[in-house]
Amino acid sequence: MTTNGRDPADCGGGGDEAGDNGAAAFEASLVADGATFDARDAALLRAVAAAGSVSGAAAELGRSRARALSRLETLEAAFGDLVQRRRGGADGGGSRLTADARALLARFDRLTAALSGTAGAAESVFEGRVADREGELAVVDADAGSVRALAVGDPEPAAGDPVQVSVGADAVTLHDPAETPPADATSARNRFTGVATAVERGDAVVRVDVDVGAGGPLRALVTVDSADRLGLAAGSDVVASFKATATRVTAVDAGGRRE
Amino acid sequence: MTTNGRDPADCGGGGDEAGDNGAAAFEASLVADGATFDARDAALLRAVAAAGSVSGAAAELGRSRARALSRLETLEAAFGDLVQRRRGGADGGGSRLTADARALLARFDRLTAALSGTAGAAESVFEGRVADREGELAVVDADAGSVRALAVGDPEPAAGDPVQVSVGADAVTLHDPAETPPADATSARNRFTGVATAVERGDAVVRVDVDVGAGGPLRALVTVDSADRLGLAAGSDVVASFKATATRVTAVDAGGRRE
DNA sequence: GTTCGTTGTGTCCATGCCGATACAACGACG
DNA sequence: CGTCGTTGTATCGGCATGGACACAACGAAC
Repeated sequence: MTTNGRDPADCGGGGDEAGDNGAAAFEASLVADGATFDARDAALLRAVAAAGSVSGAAAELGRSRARALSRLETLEAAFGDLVQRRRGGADGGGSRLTADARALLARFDRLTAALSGTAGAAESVFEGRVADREGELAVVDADAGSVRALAVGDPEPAAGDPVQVSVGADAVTLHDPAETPPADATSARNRFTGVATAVERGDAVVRVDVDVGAGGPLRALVTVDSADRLGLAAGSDVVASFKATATRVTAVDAGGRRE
Repeated sequence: MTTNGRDPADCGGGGDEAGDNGAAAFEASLVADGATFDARDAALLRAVAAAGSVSGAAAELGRSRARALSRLETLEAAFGDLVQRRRGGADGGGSRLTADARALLARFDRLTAALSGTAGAAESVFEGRVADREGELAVVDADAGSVRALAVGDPEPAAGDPVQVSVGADAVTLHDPAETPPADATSARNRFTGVATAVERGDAVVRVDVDVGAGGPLRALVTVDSADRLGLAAGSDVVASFKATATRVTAVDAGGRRE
């Protein structure tokens, strides 16, 4: 699935870098026992459900019935029975989805929706160096201050390494500065005081850029209702917070070997 | 990239449904002008940076040098100059990455890390019906109460439709019940009072299941530090919250046509 | 028993992608 | 000028994937 860097509910554009380096996209899949269930398979299952037969589904999709049946067999070897098939014509034959198939489709839809949200979310990028490592957690010294972030994956940055910390706008929570809870009372450990510089209202969501003293703005996505309750406008003082678990650290050394 | 439903920093397993329906996976890519930059392209650029030449990079990767050069030309037509090449041998020839290439790689790495986090995060699924729509926002009546969630994508559920609301554990914030901020003071609008039923400590993160009165637990991922500050243990009363913008709504009618 | 339209199985063919190979040109170095 | 190892360009062959087609078997409905 391709997004244009703009989830319908999100603000424009992917990365922060100068120049146009394309829209974020992904292909979602579920993998089991060497078989990969992808969007094409999901379309086949949906068509089977709608048409009531593999034959009708293949025709609807412009696909080979023989290949469709073969593909179903491969998927069923890995994921269990997906399509209950009965031979016979007129009203005697046909196919219907099993409960497992519906569950698989629902899970695939949720995965796709979640990945679409992630790919389409405006990201904020903190650049800095790793000051400390605690297991998967890294403390990164950035221009805006210290950022606690998850450093998982390969290669794992070590202390001193230059890194980028990325957080999606949908993971950033905004607070009224006068009523921000004490640090002990919540698990959202990264918090920055700043000024809202851009407040862009959509149908149901508001895109906010918060100047937190770093090179680029920290971007947040909040509902219209939340923005109203916070009295958000350009120039408003706000406190922006996000959980360390909602961030990701990546090394910036392009030459590093990734296996 | 395939995950086993278990981000190194996250708790076990993907969906909530019974039965094993595989690990969430994805292929990340960046798309511009009809060209798609994917993991294989990223590997090529990294190898070029490491080897200092397209020739050496192709050999290192077991790939055709002719194809590699052709692929670079295709990518450069869409993304701009990526590799500065100079003919000549011994010390006269070779290739190096441009600044645009490094920026592209960094963005691809952040996208991959973010998608990996999403794919690997333990999800909580609320099942219910759409009570109200406000643009991209849906209010869903679920067992645990009313949930405000983003309903983007196709098809968009309408009022009355049965849906699932999915939220990743990395987006769920836990609060001390005694010090939870008033609803007006924060943009995290979904909040549920519950009891921590499972607290599983990892190196740097803690996986918490919170019983909020729905069928399944609401899962949260917090840092060890945050868990300590909250005094988290099985049996603790907590307040769990997440932003509407961090959720996604999907229709559950498997037969629905998706175009 | 016949009809209808399905499933099940097997085979053939086309297409796209990628690795391999070859030749020419280049340019720093000795 | 020769060497070395790179880039640039062109072509060939193999492999995997997927559509097409054919035939047999099936089973509800009439």
